[in-house]
Amino acid sequence: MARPARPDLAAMMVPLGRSLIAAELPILQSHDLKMWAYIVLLELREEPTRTQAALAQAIGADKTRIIGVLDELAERGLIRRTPDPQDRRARLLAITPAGKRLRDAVQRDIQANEERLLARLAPADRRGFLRGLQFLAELPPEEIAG
Amino acid sequence: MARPARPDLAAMMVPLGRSLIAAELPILQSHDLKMWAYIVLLELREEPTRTQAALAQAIGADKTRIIGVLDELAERGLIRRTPDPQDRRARLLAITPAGKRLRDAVQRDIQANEERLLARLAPADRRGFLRGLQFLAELPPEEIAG
DNA sequence: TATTGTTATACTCTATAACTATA
DNA sequence: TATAGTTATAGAGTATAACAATA
Repeated sequence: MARPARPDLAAMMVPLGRSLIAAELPILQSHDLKMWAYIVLLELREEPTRTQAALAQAIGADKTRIIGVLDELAERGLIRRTPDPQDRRARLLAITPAGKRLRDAVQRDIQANEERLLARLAPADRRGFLRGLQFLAELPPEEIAG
Repeated sequence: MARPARPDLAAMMVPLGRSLIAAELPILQSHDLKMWAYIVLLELREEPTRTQAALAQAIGADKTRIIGVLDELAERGLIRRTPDPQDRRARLLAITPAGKRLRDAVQRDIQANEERLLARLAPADRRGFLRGLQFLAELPPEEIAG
């Protein structure tokens, strides 16, 4: 068989993803935020989440893994975690104004660095890259497995 | 701050990469190949590698991590691992014809599934996506960190 | 009895340190 | 003494199992 026209997608995507994470870490650190904490703040963007288990599932984490993260975020006043009066087993999770400000500041820095990279692509490639990536990233995993 | 126009690149790339790996696993399994073994076979595509440490570095692994992988590949006759006559501390690594056949068969299956996904993109997006991804994946990590 | 959140435990992956053999 | 490879050990991250509170 001749050499394939391109490497496997995962072979390109995984190391690149790792490098992008490495680029995020110093930014997160400068805001004293762990990666999982940032992911939680992003997920709480839209509306309050009803249970911790739902939040964990939404971000692809185990429910036991985010407990410490939520502890620290709540302690710093970046989220509110209140028992649901309707069902006092559950905790209502919501981001606070301070949490929003921090989240947005971090994301601005992260995307500023990413824009620096994307600027090196030809405009048509940049557009296609982002459109393709967004489309594929929104596919459910089982559709990717085939 | 308004909602950003797009998610962070890593936030799209990392889960997508995970899904793509999940899609590879059953294919690898059907050929009785571990992920690291496949990565090694891919890296030995071009020319023999002079040392195990160099191979490990090339694929982003620790040198202690690939020893068992090389053991099994050699035992199955998919690679040759011979002491360098010039420096008998080092091991010359090369893929065998059987290794090439297996590697190519696996890659065919993997890329066939990927083509199924890429086919869902508009032609211009598909082209831009692949060109952008290939360009960014070839950047050295320190250039991505900025 | 079932579910939410929590704590305690075990497992997997990976890196670090110590060892053998060659140089 | 320095290096390639190997083996043994330790660490980080993650998942599994058991538990307390509430329904």
